[in-house]
Amino acid sequence: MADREDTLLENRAAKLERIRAKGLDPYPARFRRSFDAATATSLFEELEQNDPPDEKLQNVSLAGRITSMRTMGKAAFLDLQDSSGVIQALLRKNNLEDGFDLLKDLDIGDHLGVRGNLIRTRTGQVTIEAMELTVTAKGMRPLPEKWHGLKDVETRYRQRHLDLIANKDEVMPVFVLRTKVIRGIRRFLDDRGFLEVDTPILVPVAAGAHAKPFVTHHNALDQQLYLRIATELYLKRLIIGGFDKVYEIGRVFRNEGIDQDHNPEFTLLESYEAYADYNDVMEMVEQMVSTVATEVNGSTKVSIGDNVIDFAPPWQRLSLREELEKRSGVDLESYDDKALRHKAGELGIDTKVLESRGRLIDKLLSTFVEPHLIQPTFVLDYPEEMSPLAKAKPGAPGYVERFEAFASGMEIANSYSELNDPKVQRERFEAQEQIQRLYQDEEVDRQDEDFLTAMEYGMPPTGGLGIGIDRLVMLLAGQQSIRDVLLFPQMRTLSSERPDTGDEESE
RNA sequence: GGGCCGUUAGCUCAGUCGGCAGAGCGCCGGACUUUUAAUCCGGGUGUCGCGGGUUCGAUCCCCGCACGGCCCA
Repeated sequence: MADREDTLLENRAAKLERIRAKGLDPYPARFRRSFDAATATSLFEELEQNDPPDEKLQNVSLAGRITSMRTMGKAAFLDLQDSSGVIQALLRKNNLEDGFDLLKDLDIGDHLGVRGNLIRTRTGQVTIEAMELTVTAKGMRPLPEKWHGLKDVETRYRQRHLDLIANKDEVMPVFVLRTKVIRGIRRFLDDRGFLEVDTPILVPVAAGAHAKPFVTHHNALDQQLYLRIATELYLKRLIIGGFDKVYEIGRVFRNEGIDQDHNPEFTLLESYEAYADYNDVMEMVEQMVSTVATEVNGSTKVSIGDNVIDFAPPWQRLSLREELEKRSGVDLESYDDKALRHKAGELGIDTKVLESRGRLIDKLLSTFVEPHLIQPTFVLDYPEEMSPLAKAKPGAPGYVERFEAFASGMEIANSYSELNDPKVQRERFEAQEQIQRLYQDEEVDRQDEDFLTAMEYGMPPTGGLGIGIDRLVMLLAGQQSIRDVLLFPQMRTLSSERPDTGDEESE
């Protein structure tokens, strides 16, 4: 069946056939470039004064995607784009003779190779004057319009290649920055003597965080497996095994909703350092984030929304209990579980679903405290029931040595002095299972017997850390949605594309 | 899960208080040998997201659904 879009595709198909009819290969295996667009321009500017003309500027080959065509009869200007930038090509019938006819079969979006001489045009633009054209790949679909770009966010996320082409100047730098952030974190940790490791993604027990896992199945083992929700317990086993400083930057998977700062798979940094505690980790986080911010942005300051956030250390340190009381009027010590639920309800928290004390405190925190934490802030010392893997804080019964870091009203890091008493660890896991039974909460931490056994061999005092890389990149890139720092954010598959439905009209 | 908003040409968007569907860019044809969103002349290319309903008549009104966005939980 023919819809109107086919007219555009048919035009392109006809051009493709005409190219073939000329004896040209529209998809050649290779094309040797002398240099990329940016190098060509800078080299020309460096050598153009030479007399006689420098031979480095003569008979060069450049290539790129055609992003604009300005034709005027027996001459034409094309813009060729590559990842370095754009270079203009001048096509003149005098120079190309019969080859000039190829112009009729070129479209915006095609990849074109040009051999010729670098010149400066009458209006001063560095340009390659073409002596020979080579189609390097014919495009069969029209590109989004150049002036307004591609705005439809759904198309931008579903067809990121179009977003990158049409909105190159806005989109590419974000992903370049993302890579630089990760590279910077690696360098920072490597320089401090950390060892980067890889631990399993397919795991028999999804433990180490409060989250629902994705379930999968291994056929040969005939065993249910989960996609990891954290790397914590494996990394601690490496600490037990004698590596003193380890980290992993990897994807974790949490089976939960999608919104501006949640994607079901995301990149998590976790690090563990023997003989460190959460105070040491706090200093490391300040150093790491401010160092990386300076590397990628040239400054510890970044604008996001209406705020300017400054990652320069030291960051503010607040007690969770004091800050919660200040912002919501709730002093945790004055409320038992039942009273706390009642109080939370009064404060407008939805308590219809029966929630554990830990989750109630979490909700109070995210409602009353988090939104105020615009500048980088550490919130210290969490209630034990929210933190089954953290070590008790001496002199503060019921509290553990844990911090979370916030910036721009969003959690970016989580850290503890790691619990290393195997008996206490087992009790904490059992308390979590109790919570699960009582509240049918699928997002509690799970007991990992192998991990408990490992801890019984002795784990040194350890400071652990988790940082959501995507969120950190959001902050450093000034982006307000996690989808804008993920190349391919999770989207619902369109029904016409689902393999199990088919779009035949038969029933 | 709830509420609100969006879905119209390849892209960006108007529009019809229910009566043959519009613009710019792109595209097609023509002119043009240094352009810069080139310019000039001619051409509108469409299942108005999908399925029902109301109506003489629905892109518009009503109901449902899909996808997306924002807000809330």
